This record gives sequence, structure tokens and C-alpha cells, in this order.
Amino acid sequence: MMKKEHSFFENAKAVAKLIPKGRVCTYGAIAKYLGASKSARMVGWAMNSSLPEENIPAHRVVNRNGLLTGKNHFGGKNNMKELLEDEGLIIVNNQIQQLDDVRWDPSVELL
DNA sequence: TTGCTGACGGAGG
DNA sequence: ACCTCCGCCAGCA
Repeated sequence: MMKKEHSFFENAKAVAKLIPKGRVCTYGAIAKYLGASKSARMVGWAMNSSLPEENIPAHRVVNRNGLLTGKNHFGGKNNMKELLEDEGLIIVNNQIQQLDDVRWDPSVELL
């Protein structure tokens, strides 16, 4: 029978959609929530694959350092930073400040 | 087809 | 504390 489970990419996208406004999530957190903590890279890859298509707030997904590692993929502009700042986040040097205060972990929030 | 790269993160030295 | 390597797996030359 066909695999009912959405692919890892689909799951990653679904979780990204659940990130509340004004919050951020890490690739590792999503990967871990999906049971593949070692595949954090694939989460980012999934985001990239979903960027132009769906309404996924990929700008709310950053690496564990709070660094906007994916800003380069947002059309090559500072869109990612502006989007996050527009949501009330503070970003300096492409890094989210007070990350712990805005962090949103699916394994914790969705628990 | 094989091999390298890449929006990461943890472990080891 | 800092640097390096490994694993994960899809996409591309």
C-alpha cells in the first residue's frame, strides 16, 4: 500500500506552517520533532523546495545559533531580516537576538 | 552512474 | 574554547 506518511519534506513544511508569528524555530528542532534529528539539513532543503510555492514562513526558521542562514535564498535580498523584524524580532548581524525568548519548539509547544 | 554540495547539528580532538 | 569530521539524503554536473 502506498505510504500514507508524507515525506520528510512535507512534514517539515507542515511544522513550519505552525510557527506562530513573532516566533522562530530551528532546523534541528523540526528535524527532531519528526524523529530525524540528524537530518536537520534536509529541513532547510525542504524549506527551499517549498519557498516559491506554498505559504510557508520559512523566514521563521533559522539555525540553532539564531543565524539567518537562509536569507541568501530569499530572492537574494534582505527580505528575511525585514520580515522577521516586522514580526517584532530583533536581528543584528543576520542573527536573531533574544532567541530563547522567541524560540518555538514543536517538541515543546505542540507537546 | 558516481561524486560533490548543501537553509544543520552533534560528537570528537 | 576552538576546529574538524561524520551523518542525512535530495538535487545537479
